[in-house]
Amino acid sequence: MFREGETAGRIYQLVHGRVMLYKLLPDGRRQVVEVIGPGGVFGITCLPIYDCSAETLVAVEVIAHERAAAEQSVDLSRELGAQVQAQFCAMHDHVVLLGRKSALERVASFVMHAVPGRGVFNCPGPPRDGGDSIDIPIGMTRHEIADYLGLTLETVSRVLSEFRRRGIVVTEGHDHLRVNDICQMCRLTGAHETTGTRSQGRSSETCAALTESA
Amino acid sequence: MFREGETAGRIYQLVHGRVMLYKLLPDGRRQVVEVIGPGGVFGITCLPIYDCSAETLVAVEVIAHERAAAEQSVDLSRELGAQVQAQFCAMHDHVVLLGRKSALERVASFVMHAVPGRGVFNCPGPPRDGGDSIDIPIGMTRHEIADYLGLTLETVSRVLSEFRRRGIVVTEGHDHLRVNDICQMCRLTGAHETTGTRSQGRSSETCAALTESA
DNA sequence: CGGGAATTTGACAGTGGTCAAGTGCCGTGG
DNA sequence: CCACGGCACTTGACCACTGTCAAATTCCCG
Repeated sequence: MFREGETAGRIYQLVHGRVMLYKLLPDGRRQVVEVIGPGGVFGITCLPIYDCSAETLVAVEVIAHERAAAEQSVDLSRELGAQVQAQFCAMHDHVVLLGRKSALERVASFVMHAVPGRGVFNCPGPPRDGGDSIDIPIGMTRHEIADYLGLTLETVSRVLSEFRRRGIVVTEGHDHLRVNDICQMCRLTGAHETTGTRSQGRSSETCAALTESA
Repeated sequence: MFREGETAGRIYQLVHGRVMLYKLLPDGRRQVVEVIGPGGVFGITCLPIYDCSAETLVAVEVIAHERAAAEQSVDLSRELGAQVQAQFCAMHDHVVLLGRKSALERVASFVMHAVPGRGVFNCPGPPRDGGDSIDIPIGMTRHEIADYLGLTLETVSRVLSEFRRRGIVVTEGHDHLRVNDICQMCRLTGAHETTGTRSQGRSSETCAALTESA
């Protein structure tokens, strides 16, 4: 949709679909800095140029606001502001993932975030009534996932295979997962106590819950 | 100043000093998600509770805004909004650092960001007139730096020793660095072409320049 | 001039990256 | 409807970088 360095004329708000924001290092290394879902805002920058590139992951519907207008309108800036707060928190979580989590924890976190009624990390108890498995359309290639999680595509593939081996997930084609044991997956994210103490309560991955629900 | 999980009643704006925002995983791993300088805003969250803890690095002076008030006032939300944009970009840069840079590049980036007239990564030519060395007060322990850069304190220490060995920096006590070859340091950040092609121009670490200057 | 904490340094191990084959999925064309 | 080709993915072997654990050493402060 736009590239890092282009004149930043517009701010976009996503209605449908998913968009990925990424930055490149001069030697070609790529880091996906955000994956935007419905409601999300992108094109935000403090300079006259975009600080990262935006690419669609699927067909999308967006609302484009002229940057100047967005900063004028009170209503608009209020709405965008609320959204930005959510993304701010989501990014904090992602920084923790990149800085401190193992490959296994990163992929587990990624899968948990893709769960439809997802992100609500104060685990709403055991799975949802019964042990239903949950179907997840991934919608990103291994390469994109790797660049999002700060890994290589080989490592992502290996971890998914490990989940498969443990019976936590089942693959259905390359971009569909079926999660059999959501609780186990949740535990592997590293974001929750696994030791005896029960109902400890507070989760650090707080805001993720609101990122796409707003 | 406040802890992750506490009721988020206020938004703070820093006047003097430096504040560090961090999150903890249940097993004790810590990740510093932002280091806020003068002008910076913190306490932003999309939930009724803070999503991370805030701790001062030095004595600070802050302006505290009631959260409700900040969202009402047009002027205030406009000012904070501008600041948030800058921090948004800075965080994008930091995500790239955490996801894709080597230990050496991370520490080099950290040092460059600490340079007074810093962050301006479109290298304003060679050093500043002559080869003056630049003095940098670090103001963080190795442990804090490590938790910011997603490394261990030993690795940070080793990299700084390596810089010393190469003659790029000189240590003056534990929290003062003298950078002799700022250009070399800049090159080691990984954010710039090192191959022949001259004045390529565009840097990806764009917004860092404005983070603290605003 | 001590005492304790922060830092440095060393030895070693493990996670994840790199390189190189395989294998499977899917769309195209026969 | 089936064969083919290409790309995405998986798997394996190996290795480098960074983490871990354990001393030394330095610095800072009383």
